[in-house]
Amino acid sequence: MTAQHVNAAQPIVTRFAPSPTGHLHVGGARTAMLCWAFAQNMKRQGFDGRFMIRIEDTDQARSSDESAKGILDDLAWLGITWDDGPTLTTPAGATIGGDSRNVGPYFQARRIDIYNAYLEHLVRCGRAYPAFETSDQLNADRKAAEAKKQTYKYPRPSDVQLGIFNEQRWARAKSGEPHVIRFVMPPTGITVTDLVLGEVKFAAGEVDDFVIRKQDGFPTYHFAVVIDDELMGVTHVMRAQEHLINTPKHVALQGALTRLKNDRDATSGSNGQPFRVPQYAHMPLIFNIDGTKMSKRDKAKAARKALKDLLTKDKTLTADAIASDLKLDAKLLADFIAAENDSLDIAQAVAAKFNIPLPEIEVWDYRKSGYLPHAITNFLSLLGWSPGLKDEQGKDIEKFDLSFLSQHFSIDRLGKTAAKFDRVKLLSFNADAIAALADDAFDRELTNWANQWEPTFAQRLKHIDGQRRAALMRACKPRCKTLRDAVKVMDFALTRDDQVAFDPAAVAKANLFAGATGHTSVTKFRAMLTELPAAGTFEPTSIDAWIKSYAETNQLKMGDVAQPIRVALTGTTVSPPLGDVVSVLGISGSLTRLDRCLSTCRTLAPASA
RNA sequence: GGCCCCGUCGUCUAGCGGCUAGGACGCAACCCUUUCAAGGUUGAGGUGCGGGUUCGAUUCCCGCCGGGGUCACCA
Repeated sequence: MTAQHVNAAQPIVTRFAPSPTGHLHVGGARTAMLCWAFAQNMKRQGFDGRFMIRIEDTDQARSSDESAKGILDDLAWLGITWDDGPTLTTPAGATIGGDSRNVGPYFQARRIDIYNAYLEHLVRCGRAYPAFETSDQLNADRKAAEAKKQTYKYPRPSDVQLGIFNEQRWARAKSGEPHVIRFVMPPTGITVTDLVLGEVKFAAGEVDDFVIRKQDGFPTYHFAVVIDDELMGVTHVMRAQEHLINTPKHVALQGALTRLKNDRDATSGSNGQPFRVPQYAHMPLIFNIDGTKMSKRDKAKAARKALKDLLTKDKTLTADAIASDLKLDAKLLADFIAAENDSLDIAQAVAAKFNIPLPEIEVWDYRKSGYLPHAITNFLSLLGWSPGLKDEQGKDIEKFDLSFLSQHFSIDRLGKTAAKFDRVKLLSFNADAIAALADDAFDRELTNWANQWEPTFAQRLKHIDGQRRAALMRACKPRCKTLRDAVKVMDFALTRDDQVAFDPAAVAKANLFAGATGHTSVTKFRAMLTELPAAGTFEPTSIDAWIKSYAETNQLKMGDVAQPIRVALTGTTVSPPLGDVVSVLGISGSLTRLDRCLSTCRTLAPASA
């Protein structure tokens, strides 16, 4: 971003304007993050850069306060804060947001009188008019056009003319006749200047007279956006490329609008100051790895597929039985299976019941799966943007934090091509982020995560403390690509010493029956442990060294010694190195496990091999 | 279908007329190794096609093809 795009005297304002109809989508997170990065970068350059959030809740049916709160919360979790917008108090007690520029409120539903004032002004200037067709009529017309393979465009009524106030229509509207308000699209072509895509031209007549106020009295997105961006001083509109096609509408609106002396009163009249056209930057879209659009419906698809497989495989299951079991409406579930609906609630209920993994689409999903915010923001910032910098070895720099992003972000380096969301690479980033954590930081992250998402695991983890806990973190951290991985990786340590379940296949493989090599190894190992000083004062490496020397002296393969011990200690053939395992379990815990294994496995038959 | 955007390894990308087209994830092989991870080394893998412009095109122009977005009283 160069200085030519900005005016040093005015604040430079970007905004993220989510509609609160669900969780924060990863695509939305990226948009918000890059808007934030731009504003931050401006600050670093000495400008008054500001990142603003506005909640676009003009869809009365779908919006909810919980969604708005959830989106704000996800943003804060990612480490993205806003200068202007709804306030949020973080778990740490900090307050984000506020209205220091005095341009709020930041919920559009609370700005209706403003929209109405500008709407009325536009109508009086002959730039907008009430229209009385019903949705049904319009839909029928659209269908008819489609049947004739024609593109439908709303035909401007013959009594409507640009610049002429239509008193008859206004009177009908005033008398209470249901209507929408449409904008009189000017007869000129429109060129959108985009900081990413360059000049994009739209010919005259391409855009029809679109609706700016719905029948319910709420403004449409197009209208509210233009009014708010002007009144809130937004200078840089950065959004996803799917909005590019909307931009000529916004530009046309900006061309027709001037500021009112009083924003809430049409009769105050215009002060003659035209609306600004902000700088636009349309960012590339984000897709699934298969090229389909990333959408919440992917969850329904995944659940449906798994459920169908289940039903064909297990004939004792029926859809109706499942429905009553899950307290779902049988008809709705049947529709769901038949792909007649994509209910997220049903998908989640079914997934929870049958342990079906649902694709992660929203930031919330990734939180739940045990991703670190740092890994997500790092990965996301590489989708459609790159710093274009090399490290000392001449390799591309691609591991960085939000601070680096804000330092190096520029719109110039935004790409034009859509990016596919590669979950495998994200996972790799997350594994690296976890690996980079100090052991005690890992402990904190894991504990916080577990408290929120896996209370049972959190409860079990609580019983381990002190040196044993430190050993557990040290041993398991490199084996976790997500925090959730710890649930499995740490399982061996969280089971009571007298309740270890010895996996029969592992036992057989380890030759643990009396007289076999494994049994002997474990017995000797036990004897060695009893000679060790008090718990916690031994070096894990000394345990490993003993195993090695024992194997050498007895001319055994390491696997013949270590695996039986591993099974005896953990019940399975997979665990961290045995020195670490003993550190975690402690001497007495280890002895309990070894004894129990020795006695329960001695009578087992050898493997049938 | 109309309009609009896009086109470098499988994926994310570097490149802004001259490079053996670089990196990362993934993949393969090898090394390390008591299991599982991790780590190390090496390797395979790309400029969609056709025309121009130019001494020279990944890069500039045109066409084609391919992909995508959008065509709501959703945002």
